[in-house]
Amino acid sequence: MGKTIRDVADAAGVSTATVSRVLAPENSRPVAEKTRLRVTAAAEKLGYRMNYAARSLKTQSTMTVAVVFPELANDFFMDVAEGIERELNSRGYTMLLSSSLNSIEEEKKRISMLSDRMIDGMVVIPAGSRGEHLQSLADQGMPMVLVDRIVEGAEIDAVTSDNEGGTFMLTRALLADGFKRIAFVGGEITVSSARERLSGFARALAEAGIKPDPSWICLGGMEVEDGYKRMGSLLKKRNPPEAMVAVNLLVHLGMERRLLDMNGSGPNGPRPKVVIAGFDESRYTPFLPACRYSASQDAVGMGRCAGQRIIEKIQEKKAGHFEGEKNGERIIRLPVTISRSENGAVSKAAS
Amino acid sequence: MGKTIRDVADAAGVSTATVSRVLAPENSRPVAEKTRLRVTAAAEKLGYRMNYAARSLKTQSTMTVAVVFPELANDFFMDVAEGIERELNSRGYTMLLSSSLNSIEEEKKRISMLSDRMIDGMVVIPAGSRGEHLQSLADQGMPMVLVDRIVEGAEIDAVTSDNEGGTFMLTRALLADGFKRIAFVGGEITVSSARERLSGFARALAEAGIKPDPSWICLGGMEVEDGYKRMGSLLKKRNPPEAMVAVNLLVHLGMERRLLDMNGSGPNGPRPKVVIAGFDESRYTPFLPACRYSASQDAVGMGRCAGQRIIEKIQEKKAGHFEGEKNGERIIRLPVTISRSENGAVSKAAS
DNA sequence: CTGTTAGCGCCTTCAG
DNA sequence: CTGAAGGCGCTAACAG
Repeated sequence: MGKTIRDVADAAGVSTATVSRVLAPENSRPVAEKTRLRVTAAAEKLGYRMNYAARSLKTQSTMTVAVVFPELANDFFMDVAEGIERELNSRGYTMLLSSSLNSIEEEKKRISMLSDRMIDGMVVIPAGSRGEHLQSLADQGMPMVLVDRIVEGAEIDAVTSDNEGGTFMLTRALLADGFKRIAFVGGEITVSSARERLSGFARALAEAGIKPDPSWICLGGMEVEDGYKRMGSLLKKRNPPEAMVAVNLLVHLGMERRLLDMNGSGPNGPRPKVVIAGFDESRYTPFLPACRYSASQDAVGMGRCAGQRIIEKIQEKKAGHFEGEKNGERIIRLPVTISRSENGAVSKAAS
Repeated sequence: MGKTIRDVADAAGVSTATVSRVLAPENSRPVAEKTRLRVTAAAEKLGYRMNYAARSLKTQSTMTVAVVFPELANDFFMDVAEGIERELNSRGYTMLLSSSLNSIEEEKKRISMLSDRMIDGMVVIPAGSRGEHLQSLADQGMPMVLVDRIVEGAEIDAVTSDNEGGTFMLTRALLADGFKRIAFVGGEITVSSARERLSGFARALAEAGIKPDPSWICLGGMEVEDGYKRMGSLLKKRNPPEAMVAVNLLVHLGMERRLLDMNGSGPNGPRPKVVIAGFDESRYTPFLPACRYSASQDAVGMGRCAGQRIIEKIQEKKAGHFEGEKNGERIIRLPVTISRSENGAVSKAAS
């Protein structure tokens, strides 16, 4: 097996307590400089590596934060993960990443598995719209931060985007371009971000004195195929909309694919004249032919922010500030950037 | 603090050893059915949760596998991660995911941090082309599997794709379409996958009796901007190529963007007539106007495969099969699928 | 089949 | 400033 603190102690001619004190400067008494040097030298020479399992057993802390996302293969989530990881890493924490497979049942399982692993805290993008299971964990003292989606049945700090404002601006941009017949191709009304986006859309129309045709507000799934279907039925209508707001990138993508398929001439050919303003963007946005505006979230920033918050909470907990205060959850909303997408996107504005 | 095995033992009127035996059926002696029931009932009633740090300290195993990728926000990598996670999870393992930020220095740091965490094994997509640091960890007995890229200076099992064959087919498809003037917009020659792809390209040309113009083989960076630049200079040549093979999706994307920018008319306008065959694909591939063929890797499959391999190795190690055998690394290559991308991709063929 | 016992490697009072 | 000693929660011999 590997070297232990005992070996280092012997090699340095000191006690294990002293070694521990130089290796874990956190809550330890001072050590004489020359002793410290002897110890570090001995550790170096022996190639000593700390056994974190043992330390964790003693300190009840693992310096590990679990992250649970609905899926991994998703640009937005991964940018968030990247932000979290960077933040955690810079503070000596490690990230445990797990997918809930878009299932709330699976989310429960993963969360309980992970909390047994003695993680110090948890960051989750909820798979569903309810969060009693999250709340109960938080009540037991698990530091927790939500990202992107806010759930019912839980009062937990969260960091998300200005979904309402972003969609408002998106819609207003279409209105400013003269479009009046605008549809909303939207998501699950149970998902907070989708709900907020719908509400931004409605506010912009209201402000312009337009009452939306109810059949143009298409709620439901938020995957590629949902956008695909919706685009089909919208365009089949007697008097179809001339512009549409897409609730997210997947739906947007599905809509564009439908347009592609509506005439057999491939990405270069002509197609129905519809303009789309979509929430979220990616490197591929400039290639989406119908896309006129897009709203981009600062996903990495959200991740960093969530990383900071979770570390703060972990440290508050260690410091003994019991977190039962419950003065309501604190929701941080990051601004969203709108850009006009005409051959590579230039003009921008923040929400 | 939480309940311990001791509490359960007392509540059930048995010893801690018995409790341990019902909770860790792995290497344990049998327990009478009614005793087992008493124990599980007591554990249930007390809300007992196992302390894994303690178990790990004892068993020297954490049921955790670390995964180190060059970056997280990358479709291909995340599909691989998804595959790994599924496989690990189904066997009771947990995944620790970390990014090396595309830096070999950072990779070294992360790897040594992680190996201190008493992980049972490690899956890595190397950031660089050399793997001495990986080899030395493997030599110390760390089960390890590489994915996607094979490195110099290490003999470690790996799972990757048929890069050579895929690019061969891609190029041959262009040739079959009558193109003769074909360029290769390629990657770092130090990265094994890029090298293999170049070699598949060369073989296809050779087979057709065409000797490639050396100035049409553009090596170097593998990011979006690299493709962008290369497309520019290729088209500026006196007698430019009429078709190109892109080494990966990022380069491909950059090439397409350059085409987009070469005429101010946006994604709908006309553009130079060049056809691209690109390695890798994504949901966005159908929107790339110049894309004629794409090769898709089974990323999730690669992940699953790597997950299986690492678990096997972990178990071999536990079973005492010391892994110094060194009968050369075993490289598993998954086939690649070529598809013709004309308005949504249909025809396919496996390598 | 079950209980007793001795640590796994580290941290942390309590003495010195 | 440093050493000795106990124990975190669990498992794995070894007895019974």
